[in-house]
Parts: sequence; C-alpha cells; structure tokens
Amino acid sequence: MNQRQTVAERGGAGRPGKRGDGAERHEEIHRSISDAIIEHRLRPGARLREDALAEVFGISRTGIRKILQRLALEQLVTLTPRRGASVTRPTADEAKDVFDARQMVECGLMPEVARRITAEDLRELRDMALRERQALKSGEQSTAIRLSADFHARLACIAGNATLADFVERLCSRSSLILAVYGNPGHLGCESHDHDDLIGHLAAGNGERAQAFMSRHLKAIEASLSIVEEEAEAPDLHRIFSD
Amino acid sequence: MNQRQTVAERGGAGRPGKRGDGAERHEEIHRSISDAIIEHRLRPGARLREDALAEVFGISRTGIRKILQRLALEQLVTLTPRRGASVTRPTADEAKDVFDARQMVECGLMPEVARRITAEDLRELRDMALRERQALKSGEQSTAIRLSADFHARLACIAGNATLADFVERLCSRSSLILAVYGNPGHLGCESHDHDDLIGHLAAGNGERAQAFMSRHLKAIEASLSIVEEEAEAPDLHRIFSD
DNA sequence: GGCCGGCGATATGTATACAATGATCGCGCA
DNA sequence: TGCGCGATCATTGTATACATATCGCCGGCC
Repeated sequence: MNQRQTVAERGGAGRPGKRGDGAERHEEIHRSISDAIIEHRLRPGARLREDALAEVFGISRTGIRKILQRLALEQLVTLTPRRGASVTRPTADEAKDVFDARQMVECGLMPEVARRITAEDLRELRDMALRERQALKSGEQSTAIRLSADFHARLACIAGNATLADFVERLCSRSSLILAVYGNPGHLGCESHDHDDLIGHLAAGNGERAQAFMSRHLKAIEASLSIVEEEAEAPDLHRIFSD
Repeated sequence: MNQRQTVAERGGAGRPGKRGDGAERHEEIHRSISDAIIEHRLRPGARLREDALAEVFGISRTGIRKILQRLALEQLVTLTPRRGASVTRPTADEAKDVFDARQMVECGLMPEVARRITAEDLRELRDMALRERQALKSGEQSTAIRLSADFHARLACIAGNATLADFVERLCSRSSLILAVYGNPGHLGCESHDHDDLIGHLAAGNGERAQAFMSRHLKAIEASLSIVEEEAEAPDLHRIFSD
C-alpha cells in the first residue's frame, strides 16, 4: 500500500528526485488544507479523515495529525476527541468575537500603517485589490475570498508588529469561515472598491481617515451576515418547550 | 521498559484504576510544562528533551511531541528542526511587539471590562491581587509571577470576548518569558499595588481611568526591563569587523 | 602542535502496528 | 412491523521500531 502512495506522491507532485526537507513538505500541506478551507472548497462541517488526507498527500497519518493539530489551534478545524477532525463551524458568538477583535486590532493598527507604508507596499496592495476585483468580476469566488483575506493580513503586516500581524491573519482566516456559514451567497464580504478607497486614505498618509474607514468597512461586512443561529447541534429542548 | 513506565505512572499519580481520558492527562502535562516556564523554573534556552519528558510524565514520546508542538505554537518553546525543543528566548523585537500588542488590546478592553464587571469578579480579582502581594512579600517569586499573569488574563476574560481573552493570555505568558530574560532580579514586573489601584478604578465603573492606568502600568513594566540585545547566537561578525 | 576528517553516540523524524472506542447495520423479539 | 440489542467495522489514540541527521571526540596528517 505504501509503495503505491510513494508512487502517487512522486507522480503527482513531480518533485525532482530529492524530496524537500520534509518540514517544508508539511508546511506546504498545511497551506493546501488551509487554503481549501479559506476558499470554501471545504465547507464548515466537512469531515477530514486522517487516512484520506494521508493518502492524498502521500505521507503517513503521523504527519497529517501534526498538521491537523496545528489547524485546530488556529481554529480552522475542530478536533472532537474520538470523532476526528472537521472544518470548524463557527458559532454566532464566535463570529461576533472575531469581528469585535478585528475592529479593535485592525482599526488600531491603521495609524501606524499610514505612518510606515511605503510606495512598494502601496503598489502591492493596489495589485491585490485589482486582482480581487477581477476575480469577483469573473466569478471566481474562491480566489476573491482568499485575496480579500490576504489583503487585510498584508495590511496588518505593514505596521511592523509580527505578533499583531499574526493575530490579524488568523482572524481573517476565521472570518472566511464565518462568511461561509453566515454569508449571503452572491454578496461577498468586502464591497468591491472599499479596499481601493482604503488604499487611497493610506496613500494620503491620513491614518485617522483610514481608521474610520476600516471601522465602517468591517461593520459593513458584519452587517451583511445573516446570523440566524442555526441551532443545529443540541437544540435547546428545555428552552423550546419551557413555555 | 514500557511496563515500568506504566507502573511508574500508576504508582506516581495514584490514579484510581481507570486512567483519566488521556486527553485530560495531556492537558495536565501541558499545564505542568507551561507553568514551569511561566514561573521561571525552566529558564529560556533550557532544552526540553523528548525522552526525558516522556519518562518524567510516564507517557510515550508521541504524546510529548504533541504537547511540545502546541507549546511551540504558543511561542513558549522553540522547535529547531533537528535540534529539538527548548524554552523560547524572546528577542528584543519580540519583547517590544508583545508589549505594544498588550497596550492595544488590554487597554482597549478596559472600558468594556468596567461595564461588565460584577461583584463576584471584583472579589476574585481582589483575592488574586492579595495572594500576589503575599507571595511577593514571602519571596515566592515563581508564584507571584504566575499570579500576575493570571490577573491580567482573568481581567481580559471579563470583557466577554473569548478570542481576545485568549490572545491576552498568550501575551501574558510570553511577557513572563520576557521578564525572565530582560527583567532585573528583585524588581518584579508589576508594582505591588498597581493591581489594587486598577481594581479600584474598575469598581468605580470608571473605564477611561482604568484604561489610562493600565496603559501607564504596562509602560512601567516595559520601562523596567533592561533590553540590551544579548546578541548571543550568531554574533554579527560582518557588523563587528566592518569598521 | 594544531587542524581536518571520519566515527560513534544521541536525539529527532517518520512510519507502522496494535489497542480502544464509538458508529452502523442487521437480527431477533414483542 | 417497529424497536431494542448485539456484533462488526471503521476510525482514532498510543506506543514502538526504524531511519536519519547532528554533535562531540579522537586519531591521523600536515
């Protein structure tokens, strides 16, 4: 069986003889799964069986488990004790927490971003915004969603605080999950040229404007959600039948 | 060998027949190591060998690896590819990032905390502050350090945002590491009754006062550090001999 | 006498084998 | 015919065995 896996691996990836450090391979797999979740190719609730993943990526369950644990700590997947892994289905409370956190951190970062942003940064951000609009226009939702998350994460990076940038990146990933559950189809999170407007304020060096705009932007995304508390698992029978 | 381990485990923990879920055991071990690091019983740079830990806690390396990976993601330990795990030694940059992040988040949380705090919360916080002062007085530095971190984490909890509370908790843990590296011995991070004063502002429901006080408090801690960039590993020979 | 290179020990990375547990399906009985 | 119960199966949790890379040491060589 494992021979077949090895063959499949070499065949699929077409890696030239020497297999990459192994740690890099893990990193790569992590990104693969992570992207699939963020791009909604794996919907919340989808089960992630260790065997299946191990076979797909051509490594043993050991490595997969490591990656799943990491994803669980990033709250992209949920690890239920003897039931295995599945893509996290954020609750309404979590959604609120995530957007409140984004309000605080992303908005708080804007003044510093406006102070430190370089021409190079601006160029890159404009490019990302452009590609996002193009993806939206041509109906590539998956790509648009990821670009939108990337945009916010990249923005946070500019402030120069690695810890906060990391936190924002994680919040954006989770936001993507939240959109998958509570978002309205056809109505993507970020309005089409919000990001361009934001870049404008930053290019003008106006941190406060950027901050206020980001705040409205995030509020708009949050407001566009239909948070209806699906009450899927463990419906509260007590509450339902109490009156 | 494994028989001996099993015996040792049962003998040591005195667990009654049924061994706890296993997941709980892992949680417990994680906390043990985590506490040891936060309390400076394990100093930054200390190596954490998998075999040794496996033997101490009576589980196999598999479980230990899982825990070490989690600690690495929390940035309490550093996992060097083929060199194993060691307690993280924060750089000066990281220290700055952590305290900047705490400024933003902990201060930002204060108004909400002041709004939501209950009598029960106040009682608990006062108790923690009291125990912290007692520990300080009786020279139990380890305990005092942990209680201080716990205090800040507990405070963040009150705002009701689990995501942000989690983030603060992690920042506090890392702060403890930073104190271990850059702190002056005998001069602990938090001044002895800063925490009591803070409680006072919160009890009075004055969120803005609390916020300003927290800001000063954190700045004071940061200012008390001697950040001297040890330049321990990889001394920059180019820079040293360039002139 | 000092330095380079090989060698052995040690520790980590990976895979696999085994055990335990929860889910599913089928059967028997009411 | 519907329900409860039991067996089987699928899947995860854990330990161990093996492969591999790194570090320190020692001998030979310059």
